[in-house]
Amino acid sequence: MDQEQTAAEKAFLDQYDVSKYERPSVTADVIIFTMDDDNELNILLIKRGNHPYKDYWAIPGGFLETGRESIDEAAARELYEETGIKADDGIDLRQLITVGTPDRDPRTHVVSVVYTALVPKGLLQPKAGDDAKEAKLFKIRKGYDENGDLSIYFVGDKCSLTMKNIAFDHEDLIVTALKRLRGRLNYTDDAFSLLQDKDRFDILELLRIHEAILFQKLDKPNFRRMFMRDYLGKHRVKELGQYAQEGKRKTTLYKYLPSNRDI
Amino acid sequence: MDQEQTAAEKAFLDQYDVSKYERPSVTADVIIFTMDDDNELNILLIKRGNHPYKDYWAIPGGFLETGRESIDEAAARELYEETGIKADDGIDLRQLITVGTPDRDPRTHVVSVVYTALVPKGLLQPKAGDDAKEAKLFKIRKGYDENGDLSIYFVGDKCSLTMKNIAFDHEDLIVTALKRLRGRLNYTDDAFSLLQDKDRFDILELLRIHEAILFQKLDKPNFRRMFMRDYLGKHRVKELGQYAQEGKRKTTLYKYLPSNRDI
DNA sequence: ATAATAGTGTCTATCAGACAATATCAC
DNA sequence: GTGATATTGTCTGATAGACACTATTAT
Repeated sequence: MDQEQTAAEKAFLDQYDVSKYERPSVTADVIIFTMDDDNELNILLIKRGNHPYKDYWAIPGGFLETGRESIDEAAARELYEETGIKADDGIDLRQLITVGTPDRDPRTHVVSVVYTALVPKGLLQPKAGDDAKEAKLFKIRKGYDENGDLSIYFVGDKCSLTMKNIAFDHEDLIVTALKRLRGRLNYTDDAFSLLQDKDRFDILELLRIHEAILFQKLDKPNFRRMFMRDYLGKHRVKELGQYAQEGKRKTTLYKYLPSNRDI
Repeated sequence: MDQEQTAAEKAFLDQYDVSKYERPSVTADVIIFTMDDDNELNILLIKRGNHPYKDYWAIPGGFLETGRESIDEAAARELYEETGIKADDGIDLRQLITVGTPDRDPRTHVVSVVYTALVPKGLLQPKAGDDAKEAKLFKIRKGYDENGDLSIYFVGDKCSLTMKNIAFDHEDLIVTALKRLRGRLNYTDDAFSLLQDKDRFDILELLRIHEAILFQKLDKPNFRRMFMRDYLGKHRVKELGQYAQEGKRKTTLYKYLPSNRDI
């Protein structure tokens, strides 16, 4: 793979004209999911202050700083700028899809690399009213559209959004992200990334996350057995012993053990 | 979402300076897999005629024609240019990953959107010696590197490649593609895309494809039962009756029924 | 006849889901 | 005690994998 630079190659590179091809703009966009106190799945959206799609809601995103950062770093920077959360310590930031039809942004040809971020419950306090833009958490709810087809909508503190309020093609991207999250649930550790504290949680909290992602109730005894078999039995989590959380009866708490399986 | 263009928005767009941000180059690269007559998994590689990485082998790829095509269309065009195969009729062309570290190409910052293409057995006749470049099919074999770790290598008609002969970061991309292919095997119809004729195949041919992807032998009776349960039982394939293929004893042939499940 | 391959049968261990029953603790 | 929640138990049908066995046909 590594190669020394020959004289011929050096000459070639020196005469190479980087402006030969017209280039598209490239952005990193981040779909940020988290859990709220009602144990519902939430998404962070930004109200656009400028055209195009002024006053529509969009997922956070920004242009790649060409030559200075990778596309993954751009996504991490975008997450940090919008939420103050550093993408290192255990935040799950993962590529979802790249979209690039010429007309998806009226300004110019924009190629967007879209990421999904799973932020632990309680960590996200979106700083509202950043002058030009407004960031807000919305509950994701399942519903039915005018055709009776399954769809989703967003419920915020004082307002409720339908897909008609969403900028660009971000509607499709969010739906894709939700499907992928649901599909990955059974063979990844995604759900753990949404726990308030990965080092101290009980089975019920993990079950609430699964329910929120699947939009359906699950059977507690069966979920417990799955947990024992797939996680405790395979040493993916460690038992911490029984503890009582304030106002609740005591429960067995667990600690998540990160593993370097690749999926 | 659609929106009518207001006067204010029009004014904004007119004064918008598209050259405000420096832009990276964007390429669509395609990892092309197919099956050969030995029922082994093959990959199409191109010998580079120019710097950088002159004389190294690479996956086919090319620059996005900004403003004129989507990134998916660029990938389809690239597949067509290298192989003469149109991406419509049943060729499985799917996004794998997008990479964009600033220094992965010495010329300039290149963001590559990488696709995986599954080409039916027998369709691929790479047109060798296109002056500047040479295209060739390589068998993908499993092996062990100098550290004893699991790795892969490529066996061509007259030459054999190790990962040391591969340009850019294409080594990692190919490994990622193989892992994904393996992971998807049980819950997608990927294997059908590699059949010589999706409308006329027997169970053994499908089994050979699974074996090639997994790099391991499978039990025929168990595979048959899986096929009956998961495909025939769920009407994903249709039974055509028993036929004898030349020199072989007669077998039940099946036809694949495309479905629009999304994964 | 023989060898190869198509196809059937069987056994076991595991697993998902439904649901009953018991245990523990806050109030 | 009462009610809510944690935990254990039981049953059924589906599933994966190992492997023995029979049926058919090219040679």
